[in-house]
Amino acid sequence: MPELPEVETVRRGLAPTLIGARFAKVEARRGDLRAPFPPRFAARLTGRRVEALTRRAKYLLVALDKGETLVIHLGMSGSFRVERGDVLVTPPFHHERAKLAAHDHVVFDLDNGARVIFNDPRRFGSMDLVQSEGLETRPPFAGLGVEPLSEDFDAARLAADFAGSRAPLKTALLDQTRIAGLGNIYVVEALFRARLKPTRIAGELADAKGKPTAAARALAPAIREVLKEAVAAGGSTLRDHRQPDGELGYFQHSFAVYDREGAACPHRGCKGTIARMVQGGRSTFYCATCQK
DNA sequence: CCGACCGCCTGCCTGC
DNA sequence: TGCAGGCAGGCGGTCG
Repeated sequence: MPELPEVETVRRGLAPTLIGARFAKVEARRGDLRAPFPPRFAARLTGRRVEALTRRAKYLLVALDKGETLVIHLGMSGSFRVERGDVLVTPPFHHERAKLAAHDHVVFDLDNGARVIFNDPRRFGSMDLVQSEGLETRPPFAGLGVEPLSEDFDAARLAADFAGSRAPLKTALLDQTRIAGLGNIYVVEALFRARLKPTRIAGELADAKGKPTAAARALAPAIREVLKEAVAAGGSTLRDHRQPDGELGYFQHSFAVYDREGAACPHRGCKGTIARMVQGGRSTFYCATCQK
């Protein structure tokens, strides 16, 4: 499920199948997801070869020959699975295959014999086919914030980006124009690790001169660590399932506070209990005792 | 400009 | 057992 680590996991899982392959046949089983597919979507993809598969924020970028890029967003419930010949490669948690297939919206048949299927029950995902050139200067990429796992991201950058903001930290961290790729879960987890209250004012990460405060110096590495560990966990799950019954787009990961209302705070020595509150309509989990 | 809120969809879990 | 209601990892548009 798709925040940065999950999208990265999907990217790594699909790369060996997709890169270098050609779309022999593409079938869009409906005209839209969250937004309509572009005109002649399937026809324009047919015959194209995949040159690269990258990620920006929560978007997958499938670079094709002839200068176009397939831009994919998984939304809330989008996932991919791969089938090869007679062997079904199906996530183990999907027991009812017929039910699952009801939401198979786009099917890519590759010239290497693999079939890549995009499934998205809620249809909050999106697919677009755009010119590769200048991609980053156009929506939705123009204005996206820093990649938190890149070298450009550190406490100084975080402080500079948040300076002057009156928004709560939780809200600011979800803003993709500031930091790209965080979603509700990893924001909540990173704030817990940094022992920062989600309601703290984002601007407090910078001092009067715009330099990082202690809070910024705690939060920046916490964000990176949470994401790195999640990517590593996704990767290991994929390794376990490299063979025919592999899975893509899902991995098991345990969270310290997300969805753990009422549990004991896992911070050593803290006697607190995990609480839940709503910020901007979304659940925030935190320890009121040790997050300040 | 900024931040809060709403809608988009379906599935699943809870409580009555 | 059925059903209503609440909730879910996303984003973009509108409104104040």
